[in-house]
Amino acid sequence: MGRPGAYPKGVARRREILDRAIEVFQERGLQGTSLRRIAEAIGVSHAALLHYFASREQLLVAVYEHAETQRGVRHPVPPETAVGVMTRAAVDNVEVPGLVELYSILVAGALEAGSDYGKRFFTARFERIRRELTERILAEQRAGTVRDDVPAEQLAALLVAASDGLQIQWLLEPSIELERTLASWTVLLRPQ
Amino acid sequence: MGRPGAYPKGVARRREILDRAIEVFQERGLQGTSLRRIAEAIGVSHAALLHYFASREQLLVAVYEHAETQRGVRHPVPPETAVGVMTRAAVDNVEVPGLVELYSILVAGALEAGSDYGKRFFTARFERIRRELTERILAEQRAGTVRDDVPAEQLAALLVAASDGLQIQWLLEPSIELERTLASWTVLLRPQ
DNA sequence: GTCTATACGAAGATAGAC
DNA sequence: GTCTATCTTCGTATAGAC
Repeated sequence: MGRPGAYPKGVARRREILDRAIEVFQERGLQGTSLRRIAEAIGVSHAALLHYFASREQLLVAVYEHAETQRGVRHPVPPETAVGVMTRAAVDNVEVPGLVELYSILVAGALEAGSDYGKRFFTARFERIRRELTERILAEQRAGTVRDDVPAEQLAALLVAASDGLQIQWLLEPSIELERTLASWTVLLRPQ
Repeated sequence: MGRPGAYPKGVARRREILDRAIEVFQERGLQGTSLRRIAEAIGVSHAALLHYFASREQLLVAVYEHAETQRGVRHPVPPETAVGVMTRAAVDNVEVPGLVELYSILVAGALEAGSDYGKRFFTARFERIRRELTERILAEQRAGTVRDDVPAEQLAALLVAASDGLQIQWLLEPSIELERTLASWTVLLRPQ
């Protein structure tokens, strides 16, 4: 099908675009990360980028994925409680400059009509994260360390939602104590 | 200071701009709501809009405020629990087409450097909502209907965050049952 | 105070040549 | 695979009429 990425040179180019895009993004912010600026940093025309990414949105999603993957490599997830996993991820997120902004913009864009790619990506991402968290919570409920009078699926959705929402609140008002507030979930989930 | 809105015509114009903007927004989505399209719907030049709103962002924030105020008029908030207030607001939100998209885009934009107006607006808004919710929770804690082993301020922040985050998840995956999931907070907040 | 006309610069996207 | 050239649209700014 001739999709870029299947051949060595295409793979390298694609990676270079992402690397440069991340640099531009961290130097000039999201609004300064236009196709033209990224292309300029590489030394090609902006139209060339669209050979590897169908749109700016897809490129930015790839940037987000790339940044997230790299972080996952640095901090492999040890066996931990659901609350611990979520809290750690949230704290890690807000420590990467611009990451929450990027995530928020992309998610918001995914809600809009016409954003097929972003919608698919984040729908799948939310589903995966909720599923993983649900598994952890189920195990903890069976072990008796988490209350079981609320379905694990609902707790998972609430944990993800609270984490996303609180990162935003924290960016606007750092006095809210992100980590401590999320850690309160441990108390809320204590068995009856 | 010559701020528009002090004279009858200006007040009416300002309101008309907001009304038309909402219409355009609901018909064509957020991306289709450019200054030029709104102006076209009214029959003025797009530069005229900037006489009443300093930027597109400020206009959209005003649109959001307007929509939110109108909804508040239709559904006055009766004395209710914190969880009830939050759940009702969330359900109301997702029922207005495009409202969560608009809110999400504006909040995400407020996180970006250079967004002074949006940053101020949403910082103040979050603070106000957290404060009102904290008051409600404190009263319920004193009444013994809500657990008091987690500070009311933290519970308020978590409720707001979970509500915001879950509205987004619901838009992407309506099977998660927004209302029922948020209602689970009642169980989580039950006194020990 | 209200508004039109106009211009600027930047953006995403596309077409077609090489 | 990459380019140049171009299209269209956008937000914003300014000058000036009424």
